[in-house]
Amino acid sequence: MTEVEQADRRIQKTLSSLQDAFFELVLTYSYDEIKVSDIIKKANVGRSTFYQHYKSKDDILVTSMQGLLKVLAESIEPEDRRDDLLELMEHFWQNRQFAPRVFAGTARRQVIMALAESLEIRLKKLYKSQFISPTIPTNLVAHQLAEAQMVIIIDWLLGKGSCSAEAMAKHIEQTSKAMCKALFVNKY
Amino acid sequence: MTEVEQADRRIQKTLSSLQDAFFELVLTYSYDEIKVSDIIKKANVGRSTFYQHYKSKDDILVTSMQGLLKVLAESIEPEDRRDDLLELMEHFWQNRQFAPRVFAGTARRQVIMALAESLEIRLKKLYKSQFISPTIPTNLVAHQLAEAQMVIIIDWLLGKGSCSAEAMAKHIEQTSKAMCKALFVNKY
DNA sequence: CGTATTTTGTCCACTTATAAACACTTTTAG
DNA sequence: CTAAAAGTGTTTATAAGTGGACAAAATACG
Repeated sequence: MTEVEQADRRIQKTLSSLQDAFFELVLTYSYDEIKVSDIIKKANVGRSTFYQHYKSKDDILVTSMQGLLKVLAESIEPEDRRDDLLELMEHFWQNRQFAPRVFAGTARRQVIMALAESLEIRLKKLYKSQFISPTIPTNLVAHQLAEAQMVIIIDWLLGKGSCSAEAMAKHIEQTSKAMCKALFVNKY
Repeated sequence: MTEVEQADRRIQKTLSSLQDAFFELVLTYSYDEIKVSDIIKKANVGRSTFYQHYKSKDDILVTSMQGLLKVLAESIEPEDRRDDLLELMEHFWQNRQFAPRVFAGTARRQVIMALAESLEIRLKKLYKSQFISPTIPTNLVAHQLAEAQMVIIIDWLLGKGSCSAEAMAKHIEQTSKAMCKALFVNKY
């Protein structure tokens, strides 16, 4: 019930300018060859304005994917997330044109690390709620999960093996939850 | 050769937002029913921002037409302006859809007064260059000229009589210069 | 290899845009 | 006719965007 703080109109404009510019650039150039200078030039904002909102080029990438990664991270929780996952997979599939440019170079690692971070938070919550202390460090497990989730999605998007978005959603739901349950096997 | 002062990037964005919003509104609504509030809402800028750039709704109208009116005002000068006038008439004709909404209500008067003001400046220069002092007050003559120029253009745009843009350009060139020469008839 | 060039990230003083509050006028409706 | 609503235009303190300068890091290249 927290009052949602409306961002200043200028911030909204600046952020959408930057996001739009970034997406447009990714349509044409690979992530690695895009410079911050290109983004601010296309967005028509000052350099200092960019750094007021993002730490780096990686940051704008990760930030713009955070909504998507959240869905993946939540899939380890006991609740049913099939609908969200299906929607996500369909979105990925529709925008698979981006995949070669986004998941080729350094961006791949950035995205996975961001996902791992998001997963780690949720893992810790799960441990807490189950009154269990982890035997393997949580950050390692989070990274493992993140790689497992992303690698198959990336392979799928790059056309290394074809199946439906439904199948992918179901597979990720099942494997994620299974891996996670295994962590708490002692509990039972 | 004066260094052209580049406006701040924010000003450019704000002005084009406001101009764009204004034009879009004129496409749908008549000038008189458009509120300042509508313009700033569509442009997505704050109220105080609007008034930082324009005195009123009339001001944004007149400002956005000033480039066009300049061509008309200059047509009283001895120099050949046929090309500029032709271009202007073709522009008017292409955008004649605006005419009923722009030249119907109070806007008509605003535009004519702005044109008169522009004409008055040029008239005074002409008097000065000819070493003649006006017998009829310059503002009256300017208003007369403005009405003469605009009324035929408006009638034309509203479809009250049809002819080519070329014919209109030629007619305005001739009549404007003729009226103006008549002011200096004693000189010869 | 090293040096030249590009790009990054940070800083600053300054300008602009902002929301909110306000008195005022015009329009709308009851 | 008159109360309410909508719109205008101004004023404030504050937050955001600006360019320019800069050192440091990354990259290109001879």
